[in-house]
Amino acid sequence: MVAPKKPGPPGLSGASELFQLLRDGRPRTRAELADTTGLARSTIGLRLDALLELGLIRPIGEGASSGGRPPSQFALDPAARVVVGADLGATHATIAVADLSGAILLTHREALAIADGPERVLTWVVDETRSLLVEAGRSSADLLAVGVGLPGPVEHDTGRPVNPPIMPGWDGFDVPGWIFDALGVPALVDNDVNIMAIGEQSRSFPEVSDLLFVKVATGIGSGIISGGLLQRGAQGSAGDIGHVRIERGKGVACDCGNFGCLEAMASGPAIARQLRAEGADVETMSDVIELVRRNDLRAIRAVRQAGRDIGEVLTTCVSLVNPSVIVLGGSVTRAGEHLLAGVREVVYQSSTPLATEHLSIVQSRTAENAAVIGACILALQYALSPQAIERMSAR
Amino acid sequence: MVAPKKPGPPGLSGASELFQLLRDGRPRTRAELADTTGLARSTIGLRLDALLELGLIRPIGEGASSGGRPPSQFALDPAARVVVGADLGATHATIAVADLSGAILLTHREALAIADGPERVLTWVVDETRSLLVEAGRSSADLLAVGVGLPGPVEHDTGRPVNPPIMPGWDGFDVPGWIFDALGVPALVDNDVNIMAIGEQSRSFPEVSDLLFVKVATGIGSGIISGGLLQRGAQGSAGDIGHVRIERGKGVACDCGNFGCLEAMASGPAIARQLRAEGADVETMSDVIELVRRNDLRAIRAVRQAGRDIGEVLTTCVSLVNPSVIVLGGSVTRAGEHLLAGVREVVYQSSTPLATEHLSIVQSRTAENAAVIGACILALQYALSPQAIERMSAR
DNA sequence: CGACTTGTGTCGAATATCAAACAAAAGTCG
DNA sequence: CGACTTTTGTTTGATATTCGACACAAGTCG
Repeated sequence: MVAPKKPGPPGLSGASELFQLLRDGRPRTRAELADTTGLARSTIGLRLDALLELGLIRPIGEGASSGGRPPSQFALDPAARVVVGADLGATHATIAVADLSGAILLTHREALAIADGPERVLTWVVDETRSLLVEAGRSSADLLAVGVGLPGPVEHDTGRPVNPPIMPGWDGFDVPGWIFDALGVPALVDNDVNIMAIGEQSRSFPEVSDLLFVKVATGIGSGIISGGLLQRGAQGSAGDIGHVRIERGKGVACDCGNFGCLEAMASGPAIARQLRAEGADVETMSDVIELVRRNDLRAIRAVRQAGRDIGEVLTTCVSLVNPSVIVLGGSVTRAGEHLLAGVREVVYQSSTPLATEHLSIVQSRTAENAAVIGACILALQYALSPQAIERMSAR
Repeated sequence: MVAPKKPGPPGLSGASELFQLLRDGRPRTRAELADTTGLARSTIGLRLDALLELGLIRPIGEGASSGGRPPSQFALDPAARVVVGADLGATHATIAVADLSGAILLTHREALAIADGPERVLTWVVDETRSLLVEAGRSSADLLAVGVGLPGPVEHDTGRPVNPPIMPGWDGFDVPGWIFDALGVPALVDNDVNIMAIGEQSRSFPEVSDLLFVKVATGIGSGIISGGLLQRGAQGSAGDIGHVRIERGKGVACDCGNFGCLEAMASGPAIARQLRAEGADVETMSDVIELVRRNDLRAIRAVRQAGRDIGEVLTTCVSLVNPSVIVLGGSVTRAGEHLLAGVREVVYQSSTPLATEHLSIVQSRTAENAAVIGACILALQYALSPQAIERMSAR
């Protein structure tokens, strides 16, 4: 069906719908836009004027002529506004300014303990936001929204942490409210693994709509993107695979109070502990990675076994959510391909052919940046939504 | 925010948006509708006229007067049109006519082998549809859409089965195309477990947006509703938990060619097989259920163990999708509470507190009807979608 | 029983979109 | 080098839709 002559209904609210088409940054001519939207060329002209007025789009030279007058093209102006994304980890925090295309303009990373409590940590976020904006030569009026990733469960709708184990003082804290009071822009808050999933998907797999991101670091968690949407679950704790029991874990105690959790066997600290028990001189995961780099067989074996353990859980995940890509990220993945090899070994062997036929399991390509990128994308998703654009143009 | 004076943008295309509000069947007054949509009362009047014209809604007496003229109320007219839902199992088929509220008007169940191939089975569907319509006193013009559930993986977007193991001749068959040619209405096709999940959610848990439906019968599968949406995954095989390995299954061969699958240990045939091996005189799952009803300890123990096995897998599922309800259905659940008890035992013990705090695990209340109901709901979801209403009113 | 309150239908005004006509730009061809 | 072609960009009147206000209807309350 090519639009059956669209008779009666006038059309859509404002310029927001047109803008959604241009969000991808690809330049388009007016004719193209009229064609895809079904609107009259004249209407397109008016809408484009409104968007140009707002500064959200800009003319991009001319297109190729096909025998007549060459068309002028328009595209999202990435530099029109900015968003800020903050990844607040247990001991370190990263903050970044991104343009409307999601490209990171500036980053800043610093030691900062989440346990210092929301006021101090968020004050740092606000201060850094202000100074990054100055550094980027932007006024605070250019800031559209802030995305925040926290190392614990978050109720995304309200932006409040829910019983976070390692974030004393944060339980139920109104993060968006606090940030709005300080910066005057909305804040979107989510679990750190979820924003990494968003970051990885937007940066490395924009065409993939079913992706599972697994973070293996001090803890183990995952973010699920299914049908193009991040899945959060009833309490926002979807993807929490760290405390699933695995076979090999029998009898091993986990910090959570249970026994045999994946996290107690395959997380960074767990791998280090196991190697220590075997007599290796390792303190942290960094030491383990160092050993692996030096081709220490014992360390390689331990990492690979951790991969198998994770694979055991991922096998069920693959059957359940049927993703087309699994991305492994987190500090432990810096130990080279060994973790990945362990995961693949188990997943490809155990899962059903239908689910694994088109499944690829890869290492995170964005590495440490996945989280901040995801935080920025989260902010952008909100700030460039039809409703938000509508509000901007209604002003 | 209570709608900040909606200044410029005119509004929406047609009456379809108003209709979405009325889909729930609750009667509403014009004032209520104007209030929730933000449209002018006069506009509401016009829209209602259009919907009344189409026959989709009807006036429902008067509301309570609050001191002045009593308002007239309008609600969805469930009897305006009908949909048909068909649940095609391995050996039996059920078909039903439902009104727009999703209430089943007529049902018909018959022995029918899916292995007879698509032409014969779908011919039966079409013939039964026609005769049920006659029996219900409806013309075929009243039929809006058909929903179909099939016992195997289906690519929902195209309605074609994908490598179904027990459906010879169906691979890649264009089910919606065939039905459209015969009946002139669109058909929506999905996996049987998925439609059971939809049916259960719509009938028993309309307020729950994160629900996991687990069918335990000849096979074991699940349907995931997350964020109110059915999750289908990259290839449409999401929820396929039958071939996840469980601990107890070590060494037990499964039909799928692998070892230790959940289905090989906890499905109906598997339970019967295990009891036979212990010397019990059981042939089918029905025999097992009979034994359980007579309080045979061995049978009860077997069923409960199956519950534990399923629970082992569901523990991971709970961590992954964080549902607020798990519903158990399928023939094996007719063995009373024992299966449920086994599932609960394991899930509540192993999962993280955050995920289980608000989790209830219950037995299917719609029993055998979940599937046909789901098929009807699937058809309704399509037939009452804004686009479909738009098309109806554009005619 | 009358004043008041609340809901319903109609009408003109404002707005927005459409379609088509019109003007402009740039390349092609003789 | 100029006329033609092709496509783009803009303007204009027609159409449709929504809004707000007003008049009327149908109850309640004193």
